[in-house]
Amino acid sequence: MEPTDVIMRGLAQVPLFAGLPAAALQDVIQHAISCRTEKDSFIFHQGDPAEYLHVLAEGSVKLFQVTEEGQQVIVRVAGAWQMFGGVALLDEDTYPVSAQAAEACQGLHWSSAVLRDLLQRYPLISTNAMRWMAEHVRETQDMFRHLATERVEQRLARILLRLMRQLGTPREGGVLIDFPLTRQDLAEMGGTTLFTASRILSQWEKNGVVKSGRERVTVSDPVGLAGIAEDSA
Amino acid sequence: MEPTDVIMRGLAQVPLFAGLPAAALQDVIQHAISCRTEKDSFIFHQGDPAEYLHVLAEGSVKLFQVTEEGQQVIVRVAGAWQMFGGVALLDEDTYPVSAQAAEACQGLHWSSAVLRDLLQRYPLISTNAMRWMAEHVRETQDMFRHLATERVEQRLARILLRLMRQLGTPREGGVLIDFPLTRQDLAEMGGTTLFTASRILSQWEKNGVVKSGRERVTVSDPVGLAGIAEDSA
DNA sequence: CGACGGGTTGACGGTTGTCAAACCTTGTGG
DNA sequence: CCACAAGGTTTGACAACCGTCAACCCGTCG
Repeated sequence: MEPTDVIMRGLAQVPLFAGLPAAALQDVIQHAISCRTEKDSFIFHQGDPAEYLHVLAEGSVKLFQVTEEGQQVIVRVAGAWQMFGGVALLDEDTYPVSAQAAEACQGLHWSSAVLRDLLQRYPLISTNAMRWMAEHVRETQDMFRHLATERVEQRLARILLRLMRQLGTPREGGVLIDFPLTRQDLAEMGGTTLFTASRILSQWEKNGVVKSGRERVTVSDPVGLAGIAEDSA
Repeated sequence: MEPTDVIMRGLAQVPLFAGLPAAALQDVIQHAISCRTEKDSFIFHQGDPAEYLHVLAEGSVKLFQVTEEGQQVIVRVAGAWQMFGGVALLDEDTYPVSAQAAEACQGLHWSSAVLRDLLQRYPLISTNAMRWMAEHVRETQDMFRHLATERVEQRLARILLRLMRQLGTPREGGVLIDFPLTRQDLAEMGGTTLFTASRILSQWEKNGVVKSGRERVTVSDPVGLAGIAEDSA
């Protein structure tokens, strides 16, 4: 299988390019820039002019904001064939978050200028972009609602369930979240602290809901975890 | 001044129609449906098929989600010449929030079908829509970050400052937030309870930062309030 | 008048943040 | 191959923030 073929299959899964005919996808690929990023280095910083839209072929990325006091808040995680930096579709805008490679990454990106051209030639991309952004608003609002109304344990349960769906790979005895996920990361996604996150994971481990080690979490009992997420008691 | 004239001036302020030539605006107005809504009645419900995009000419609207337990979370408030229900720009989607008139409203709306036609004829609208959605994502992420990292008092301060900018009208001795705003509403915007919100407003009133009565809040000392919002201590 | 809706205040306790200390794993360099 | 450093993790003690509930006040409206 040609590498271009792999890329085609991948890009076809990207919401922005969904439904494009093969010829158009070829065209899109022609204009892509390929790039590799080492673990822990930054792809872009919050506030930088939004020059490129990114799609990952391999690896994973953390998207976060930083508060005035330097505290991080992880807004999202992107894995293979997921898109980020969508603001680059607009002119003269800046990234609202920072993007840091959580693992070594291989990806594609397109410059703002190229995107403008693609948008003109394939109006479907424009529709797809709106749909993607709308979906994004919805997700962020849901996160806000959960943060506003639920307790830490429920929020962490939801986060693990989401990561499981997004980045999970089946293993004997559960689903591994294949992503370097520290307690600190979980805290920064859930609006809590390292210590509270650690305590909750310990308790879940006792109850057989998850198995967790250094930077890795395996969900042993997804149903049980869903129960915790919904628990109103 | 013709009423159409007022509407033109209003619509020109709506981000979705920004930059359109007068003729195009006329066209947009031609396709609008005018509508009046009584206080407290619903314009649409969360989960309804997104048929119409709305713009207010008068009045104000609360946009909120409801949790499984029936708790409300206010995501946004819209006033004159602000837009909501933007999901109607997409096909076959549903509203992610409910919209309820906080005051008697006069507004315009456009059906999904009409919008699709306008999008085709005026590509600028499509660009504007993306920009609007991107802005929306950014705001929601900021709200999330604040909720995740700040304490109730700071969050409420920020909310009042935002409402002040958005719906404030100068008065002797401060800026009145001209919107029926109960303590419960503030709680639902800030991810806290009626009681905590009430306590904090009482304290602020003692310190001369705000003046508040039944369903109304006046910010007497915006700088002081901004100080509270930023306060890291 | 009485009901109702919004607002205030107090008492209490639980969830969760803060900090200190120690443990364990991993990787590195002598 | 061992020693050490660095970073992730755990646990305990403690306190603060804030949610819960009850009681009451006040103004409005039918």
